[in-house]
Amino acid sequence: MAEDRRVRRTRAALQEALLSLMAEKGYDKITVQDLIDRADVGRSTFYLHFTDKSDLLQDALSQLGLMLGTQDGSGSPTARPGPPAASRHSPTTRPDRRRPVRFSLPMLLHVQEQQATARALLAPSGTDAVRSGMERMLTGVVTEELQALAAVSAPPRVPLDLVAAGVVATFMAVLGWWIADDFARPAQEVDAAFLTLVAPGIRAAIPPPPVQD
Amino acid sequence: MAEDRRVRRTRAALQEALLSLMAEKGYDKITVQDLIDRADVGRSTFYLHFTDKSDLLQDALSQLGLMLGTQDGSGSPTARPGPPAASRHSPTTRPDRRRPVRFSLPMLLHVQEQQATARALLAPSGTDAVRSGMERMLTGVVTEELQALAAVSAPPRVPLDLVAAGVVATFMAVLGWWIADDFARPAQEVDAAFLTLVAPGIRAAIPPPPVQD
DNA sequence: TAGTTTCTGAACACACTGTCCATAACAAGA
DNA sequence: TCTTGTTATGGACAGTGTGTTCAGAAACTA
Repeated sequence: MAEDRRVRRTRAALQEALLSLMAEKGYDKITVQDLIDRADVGRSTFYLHFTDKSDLLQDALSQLGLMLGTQDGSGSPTARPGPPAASRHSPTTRPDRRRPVRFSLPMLLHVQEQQATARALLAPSGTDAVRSGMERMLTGVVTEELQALAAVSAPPRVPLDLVAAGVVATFMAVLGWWIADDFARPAQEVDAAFLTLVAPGIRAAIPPPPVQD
Repeated sequence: MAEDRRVRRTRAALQEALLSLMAEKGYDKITVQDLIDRADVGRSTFYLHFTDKSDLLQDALSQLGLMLGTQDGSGSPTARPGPPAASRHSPTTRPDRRRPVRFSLPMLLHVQEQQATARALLAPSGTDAVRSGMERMLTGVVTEELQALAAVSAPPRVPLDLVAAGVVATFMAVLGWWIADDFARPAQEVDAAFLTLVAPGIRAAIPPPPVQD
């Protein structure tokens, strides 16, 4: 069942080359030549495994569990390093106005665990593909949470998808700020700041039901 | 004082080619060959005026008044179409807790005036350069407003630059949502939604002074 | 060991970039 | 109108990167 060891080694070498090069020069400036030099594999070998530079990126991302519901789940059937817990929650927990979204702290902790990788992927030198993949994933999670909240609230004053977009955008901004700050503050403090910024707006956009027992 | 007419025509043709091609295929996929074909100028002519594809983009942006405080003001000494009024305001107006930021509506109106261009530049097919240029500009404006507010408030519970980053990110998200929605709703409504999302968070992050006459 | 799969290196056609230069087209003043 | 300086032109050029192909070497599986 285990794949050929050569295959595993080649793919791993290329993925590691990608990450280390991203940390050094940024995704855009990496060439296939750079990758195969760093990974020490033949040119044809690269194209035997990946169609593209971006194909390699997709693969690396899915292995890291940073892309989750994004596109088809091709890549990691076993999900090696495990995605953040927030994405697995069932909507069984009752929504709480005090804390209208719950994804943020687990997500921050997960990112913190992978500091080096996160820095390489999400730094300004990183590519759109990463950010937008992560945004898509977060939008799914947040939309779910907001729908649960809206289900027990008065009709939203702002379209739900717009609220979700705003929340996700703010989260990405907070995340970028944290990374740029070298993870200097504890995740809990960053999470609190995020909620301070975002929660009152959510409460205003999705107001409590008018009269309820 | 007027430049050589040939120069003006060449530059205008290239800029128009850039914008129309961006609307069609997205900035990244445009090649210099595409540009000179569309503009019908010689290859060497292009490099006589611009060092680069991105150089042309910078020039086009400054002509459009979309980049404002960004970098040096090289390009439009006369500022043809006029930047949004928000960037010109003196900090003479007293900050108002009810409406902690004022930049949004003028900015939305300005974007709406240039619908076609805005769509080409800010659509997902657009480039990072545009978005990040606009973000930088907005961050300056927002920071100024928040500082004015903080000057008459209790110490902020969240670092001011983080608040600014969050506000700008939300605004960009709202703007993207509006554009994707084909400007279907009036700017005033979009502005109201933006403020609903953002204002309560700002008030929470920058609380009123404890005891004041 | 034999048989299969994967890796390799080199060569190839192709696309895009930026530079260069001799010549042609143009603008503006005498 | 003629002259002078500036700008545009097309084509050729070297340089870099991409993605493909192929025959032989190497590594793996059983």
